[in-house]
This record gives sequence, C-alpha cells and structure tokens, in this order.
Amino acid sequence: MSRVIRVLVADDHAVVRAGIVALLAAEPDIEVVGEAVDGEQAVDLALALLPDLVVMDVRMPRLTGDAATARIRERSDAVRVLVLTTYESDASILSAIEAGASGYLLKAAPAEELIAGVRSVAAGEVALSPAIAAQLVSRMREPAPTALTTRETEVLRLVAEGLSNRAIGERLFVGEATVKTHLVRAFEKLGVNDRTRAVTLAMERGLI
Amino acid sequence: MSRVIRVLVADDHAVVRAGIVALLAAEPDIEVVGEAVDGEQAVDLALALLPDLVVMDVRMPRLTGDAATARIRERSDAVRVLVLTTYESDASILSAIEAGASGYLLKAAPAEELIAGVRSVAAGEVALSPAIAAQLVSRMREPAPTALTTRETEVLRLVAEGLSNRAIGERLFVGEATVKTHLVRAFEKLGVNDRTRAVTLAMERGLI
DNA sequence: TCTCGGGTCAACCGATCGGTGGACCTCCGG
DNA sequence: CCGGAGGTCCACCGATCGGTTGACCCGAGA
Repeated sequence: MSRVIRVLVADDHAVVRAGIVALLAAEPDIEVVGEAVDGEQAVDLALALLPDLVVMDVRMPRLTGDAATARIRERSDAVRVLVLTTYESDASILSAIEAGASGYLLKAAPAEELIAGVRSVAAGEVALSPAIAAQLVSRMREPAPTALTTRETEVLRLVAEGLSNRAIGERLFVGEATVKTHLVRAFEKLGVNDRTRAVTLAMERGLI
Repeated sequence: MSRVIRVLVADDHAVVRAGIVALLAAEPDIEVVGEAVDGEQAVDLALALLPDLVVMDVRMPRLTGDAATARIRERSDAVRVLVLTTYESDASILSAIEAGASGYLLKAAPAEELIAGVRSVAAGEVALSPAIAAQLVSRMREPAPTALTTRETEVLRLVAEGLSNRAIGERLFVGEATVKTHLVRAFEKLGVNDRTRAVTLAMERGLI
C-alpha cells in the first residue's frame, strides 16, 4: 500500500540541499519532489506539493525552520516535518517540537540515520538523534526553567551588544530599575551571577 | 592536456560530503577520488591519493581544516586546498590562507560558485567568495589590528566564562591589575568599551 | 646596542553593576 | 473571583568595572 515517500527538502545551503537529495534519491522508496531555499518557499511548496514530509533546516533566511514548521502544520497536518540542525545545543529543539515537528536530527548524523529518520517520520513515528534524545531527557529531569520571558530575552540581547543598563532602559522605554529586575531574573534562570556569562550561556543555548 | 580534476572531499558531516560529491561528480571534468571524515584522515588521504585539490571543511574533529591544510601543504605543494566554511565572519579565513589554502568559499555559495572555484584552484588560481573577498579587503583597509595577543585572548576567554577580574588573575597567577591592562588593550583593539560586548564580538570573529 | 612589543604591576576615582526587599499593574486561567 | 505570571518601578548598598597614568622586565629584531 505505501508507495514511494515524497519528500520536500528545505535548506538555504546549496551544498546541503544537494547532499540530502543525493542521499535520499539513492533510495528506491524515497522521491525528492521539490527543494526550497528559505522558510517561506518551504511553506509555499509544502502546501502546493503536499509531500509526505519536509526535511527542514532550522536556520534559514526569511523564515526560520521553526516558524515554517508551525505554518505548515497549521494548514496541513498530513505533511510531517523532519528538522535538521547543526548544533545539538540548539534551543530550537523544544520549539521545533512544539511547532509540530515529528523528528529532529543532527546534520552530523550518518546517512543511514537520516534515511531511517525519513522512513520513520513518513510512517508516523518520531525520529530523534541519540544526542538530541538524551538532551530532551535531561531537560525533563532537571527542572531547567531555561525559558526566558520575552522581556528578559530582549534585555539580554541588548546586553550582548554591550549596552549599559541605563542605555537598555532608554532603548526599551523603561526605567533602569526595570532592566535590572529582568537581568536578575535571567541570572537566576540561567544559574549565573554576571551579565557576561549570562550572555555567553544564552548564546550557547540559542536563547538569543 | 589538462585531464580530469581529481578531488578529495573532507567534511565531518555526511550530508555535506554527499552534497559536495553530488555537485562535483555531475561535472565531466571533475572526479571525486576520496572522502575524509576528519582532519587527520584528510591529511592521510591527501598524501596517499595526491589529488589535484582537497575541498576541506574548516571545523572538523581531531584536526581543524587549518591545521590539516598546513600539514598537507608542508608535505606536498602539488596538492592545493580549497577551504569551505559556514560563517563568513570566521577568523580562520586569514589563518587558512596563511596555512596555504588556495581558496575560501562559503557553504552558502551556489553550486556554480563551488564548481567554478574547484576549476580555478585546480588551474592554479585563487578562489574566494565575494563576501570573503570583501572582508579581506576591508581588513586590509582598516588597520584592524584585530589580532589579540595570547594573554588577551586567554583573559577574554575567562571573561566569557563569567569570571571577575580578580578571579581571572588568580586563575592565571597574575595580579588583578594585569588582567585589567590586558582587557583595556583588548577593548581598544576590538573598538568596544565593555567586557560583554568584547566577548560577543570576539566570538563573532572566532577569536575565542 | 637600542628600541619596541608583550607581559607584569600599582594607585586612584567615578560609573556601573549585582543584591535585596518591596510595590503596583494587567492579563489569563482555574 | 482570586491567584499567579509577566512587566514595571523605587531606594539603598557594597562590589566590581573601566579609565588613567606611570612603571619595570625581558626577548626579538633593527
């Protein structure tokens, strides 16, 4: 009954697109029906071609993989999404899954893992790289309220640009005291006690 | 006279390797004679296969693209190296060229650019992505002494970990005053005036 | 030989940061 | 209807940072 798996590949790097296509096209039961070079095109093509699944890069111009995933899933839950990322520390893992992705693999994964992932997701299962699965589990274990609020993230982003608390307040049209409050809260959540480490940690986790 | 161009592909990501191979193999005058998954293997295979050129990723396990390039060029200057990178802000651009690379392209480059780059390098020319060429030129223009000293880099790295000046001094067995001196110099070189921005900028440029 | 760059250290001062404790408002969901 | 979360704000204090000036040592290269 299950015929060929129709796949849409979305990645802004020509080299990576070619790689995914080459690996998948070598499989008799997989057919690449389209390629998108950014998030918006991924959404458009996904809705036009209605593939069985979209292999989607996280970081793309115009629309991130997360956002594109959410839009696709909103409009057509028959199209599944398999997200590819370069970094396992990426904070987008959670948001991608929340957005409705059915799988999350590392680009460093061997070819067999990618192909197996495509088949799994097409079959309605979930596909996760071992490293990513481990990370999810550990996040469950620790309370890890690594979720910064909108304001905390904004403030931290400006801290990363080297602005002083007062300057940040002016930029956001709030008092310096407010900025300090947000920072203290962010410090607590990140488990640090100075702005610089807060920024580097947030960067590592892809929070800013 | 010029026969087929023999290429060795070195990248730790299976997907990227497959992509490069797929793009190059489609060209009649290019032949991929081998693939390496890390820097050491790249060196070994380059010396064993003596390809016309190596397409080398910058970030690889066991041995970086820079180091691998240097080793290959040391032992055989007939083998040219074309370096591929994801980020144009990578500080390794200069070090790769110093190491003897004949080209430096972005992974985001279109397929034609990669293929043209391979032909250029094989012909003994230099291949640079426009964005990278522009960056090189601008670095020439501005005095841009973006070169931090060993000590300044060490200090900045510890700042990124959230250590105070005094703590850094203890870690490096020097006085707090010394740490401040190094930081002030680093600030000047980076054109910033606070530690956090210094760290984020240094990270962007791949200095730490 | 002398200069220069890198590394080390000191003292001082104003500005900023981090910590604490409290306060008020609004929106959302139980 | 009330509680909690997110956002805003205030005041006070000690610690730290950033800026400045000046100094010494050493090794490499002119």
